[in-house]
Amino acid sequence: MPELPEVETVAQGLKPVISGARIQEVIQRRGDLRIPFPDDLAEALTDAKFKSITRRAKYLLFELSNNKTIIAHLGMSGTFTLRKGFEKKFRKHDHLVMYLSNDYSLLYHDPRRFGVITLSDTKDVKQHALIKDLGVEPLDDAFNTNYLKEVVAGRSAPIKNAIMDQHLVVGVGNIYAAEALFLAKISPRRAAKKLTLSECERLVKAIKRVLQDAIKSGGSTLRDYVRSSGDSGYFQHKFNVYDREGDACFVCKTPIESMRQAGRTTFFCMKCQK
DNA sequence: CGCGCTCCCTGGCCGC
DNA sequence: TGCGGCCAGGGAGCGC
Repeated sequence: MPELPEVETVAQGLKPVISGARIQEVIQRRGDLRIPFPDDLAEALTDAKFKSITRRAKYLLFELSNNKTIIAHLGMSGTFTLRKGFEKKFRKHDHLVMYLSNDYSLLYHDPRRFGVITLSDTKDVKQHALIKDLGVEPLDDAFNTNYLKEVVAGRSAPIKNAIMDQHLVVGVGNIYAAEALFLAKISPRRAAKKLTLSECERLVKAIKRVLQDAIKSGGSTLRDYVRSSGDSGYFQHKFNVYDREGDACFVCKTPIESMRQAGRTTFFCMKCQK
């Protein structure tokens, strides 16, 4: 479900409420997610305080006062929800519940269980198996025209696959990959290594723009995204191509097409994107 | 190493 | 209304 903007929005939404709060009680309901909860999860969290909440790629990092850090990933259907008071009525798929000293409950809910909640010593987070091989942050200056040109050099696979490869650049999922390629006027089919320098420049700018726009509007949302505050944040983003098969391109009126690439659906305008 | 396919799991939606 | 099939925003693992 969530790509970088949604994860960033969750981090920013949780931060003001949970920073400094102490975890009084942990209720673990089921821990068999993609990676099972650590055996000592409840023990490690209980009585710790939240020191900071940050994002790396699509991972949320909750730094705790006891030199541990929670590494969390929302997978496709995970959500963090805050409720006032100590929530006792749980929904199906509320897998982890934390009662906080400021009288809030923090719930992790994930129907498909593709998400991850795990622990690391804070000093080792950057070396953690889930973190260490991640590529550059797309909004950092390190993600620039020359970088993209270099990392796609040996790649004959389509450019769409390349920009979704988290080893090259992080945070770009299926929706924003399609949207960025549309803005850059580049066909998702193009072999990555065949992009010219100026096309790389357009694509870098487009990726930064679609991600920044989405963060600004609070993260785009589809069916099962819920904002961290708990109200079902439902401001549907207006996409240029994503999920618009058969609808007229906003630029040239040609019907948007879809195809399969590496097992994922790609939406594009065959006239605008070359 | 690069690449694409498959699978993990549940739920929503569509067509019958 | 019920049921089966298909699809979904991510990512690891496998074989080629």
